[in-house]
Amino acid sequence: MKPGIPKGTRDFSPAEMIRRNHVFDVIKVVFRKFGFEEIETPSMENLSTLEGKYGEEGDKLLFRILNSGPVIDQIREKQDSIRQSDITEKGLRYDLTVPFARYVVMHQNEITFPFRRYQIQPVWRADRPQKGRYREFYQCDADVIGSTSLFNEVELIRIIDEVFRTLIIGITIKLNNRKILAGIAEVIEAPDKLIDITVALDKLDKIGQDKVNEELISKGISQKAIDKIQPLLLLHGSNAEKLEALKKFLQGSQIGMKGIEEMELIFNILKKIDPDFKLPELDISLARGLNYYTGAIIEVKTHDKRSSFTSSICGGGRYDDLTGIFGLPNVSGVGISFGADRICDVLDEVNGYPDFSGGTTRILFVNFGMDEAMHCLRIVNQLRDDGIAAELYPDAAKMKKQMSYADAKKIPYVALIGMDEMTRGEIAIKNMKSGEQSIVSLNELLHILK
RNA sequence: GUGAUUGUAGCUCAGUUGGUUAGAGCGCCUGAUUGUGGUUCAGGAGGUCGUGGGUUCGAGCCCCAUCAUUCACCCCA
Repeated sequence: MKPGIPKGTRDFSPAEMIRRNHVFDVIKVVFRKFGFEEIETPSMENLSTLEGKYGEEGDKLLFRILNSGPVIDQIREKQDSIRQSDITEKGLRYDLTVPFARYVVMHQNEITFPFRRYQIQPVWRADRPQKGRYREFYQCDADVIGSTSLFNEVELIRIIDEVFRTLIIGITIKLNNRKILAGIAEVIEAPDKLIDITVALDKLDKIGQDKVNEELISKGISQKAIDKIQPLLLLHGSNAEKLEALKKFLQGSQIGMKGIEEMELIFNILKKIDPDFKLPELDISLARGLNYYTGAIIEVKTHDKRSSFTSSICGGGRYDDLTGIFGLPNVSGVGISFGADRICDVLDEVNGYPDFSGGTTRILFVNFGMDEAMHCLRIVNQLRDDGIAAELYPDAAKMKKQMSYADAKKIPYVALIGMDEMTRGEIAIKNMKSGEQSIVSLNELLHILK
C-alpha cells in the first residue's frame, strides 16, 4: 500500500526538529523565568468537557474519537436507536485552555493559587488546512488562574515581548477588552448581538467599513444601531485618542467604562515599569471568536515585511468563569497561547533561525573491522562519559562511504584508528572543515572536542 | 461546509495543435582513488505520467468521475 499521513498533519525530520526545538526552548525559558510551572493533560478529553466551549463553529471542528467495542457492528443493525454517546464520547483537545480549566477544578485542593502554569502540547482541529493552518499543531500556553489583578495581563504582555525579541521577530501586539465590546452592544441597544457585532468588527481591516455594515444588516441589527456604531468604525489615531473617543461613546455603559478603565491601567503599568516599552495597540476590531473571554483580549501579528503571514501567531485573553462550567465558580484566569507552528513558518520565511549547521554528533569513528571497532568503542564510551556526542560507524564499509556519511551528517571530526594507530595507542583525527589531519592522544582529543 | 488550483523520477520542474522509445537539474549508486568526505571526470539505476473510465487509428496532453495537494472564504494558533 501507498504510505501517507492524514490531511493537515506533518512529519518533522531532524533538520526541522532542530528549528522547532529552538522555538520551543525560547518560549519555555521565558515562561520559566516568569515563574510558570509546567503541566501536561491528555490528548483526548471527554466530549462533555470540550463541547459548547468554542462556539458553534468550534464544535464542528472537534475531532471525535470513535468508541472502541462492538458499537460499529451494532450501528449496522439498528441505526434508529443510536445515540451520539454510543458512538463517540471522547474528542481530541481543541486547545489547552479548556483542558486546563478542567484540570484546575479536578486538582483544586492540591493547587496553590494564584497558579501560574505553562503547557506545551499539540492540539487538533478538523479544519480544512491552508497556509499556516494545520489539523495538528502545537500551542504553548501560559495562564495565571485565581487572580483578577491586571498585573497578570501586564506580565503576559511582557512575556510576549520577550519571546519575540529573543526570536528576533518584529511584532505588533493588539489589545482589546470584551467589556468594551459589551458596552458597545449595550449603547446601541443590541446586547444579544454581541457575538455578531464582534465578529463583524473583526473583519474591519480585511473587508472595510461598507462590507462590515452589510454584514451587520444581514445579522438582523437595526439600521438605527448601525448608524450609531459608525463613529467606532472610523476610530483612529493613538491609543489615547481612541480611548477618549470611546469614553464619549460608552458614557452610558457601566461595563463599557470598566473595560476602558482596565485598558488604561494596563497601559499605565506597562509605561511605568519601562518607559521605552512599545505599548500594545488598542484595536476594537479585535474580537477573538472564543466565547469564554470576558476581559482583555490579546492578539499578536508579525509586521516583518518579508513575511506573508497575516494570521495571528499568538493570542489570548481573560476568562472570568471558565472553571464555573466544571463546578468551581468565581475563579478568574488570564492566559496567552503561542502558535509554535506559525512562528516556525514565519522564521522560515524571514530566514530568522540561528545557524544550526553543526551536526549533533561531534566525532565519528571510522570502522576498519572487528578488532579496530572494539578498540574505538572503548574510546567512544570515554568521550560519551565526558558528555561528548560520539559514534562509531556500524559497518566496516568502504572509507569513502564512511567519510560521506560524516559529511552528510555535518560531523566536524572523524577519527581514524587502524591497526597502526591501535598498536601505537594513537588517534588520527581529521578536521572535516579544514581537511587537516593530525595524530593525537586521548587526552588531547578530549581537549579538542570540549 | 463553499469556491478555485495543481498532480510527470527520491526532490524541483520541462514536455509544442494529441503523433515513434517521456526529458532536465539536483540527489542516489558505481568507478577514476583497496586508508580519506566536500571539488572534478566517466558511467549507471530509477516513471503503472495520482487512480478509474471515456473520446481517438493514436492520450502525459482532450472529456467525465474519483482521490490527493495547495490556496481563498467561514473560522482560527
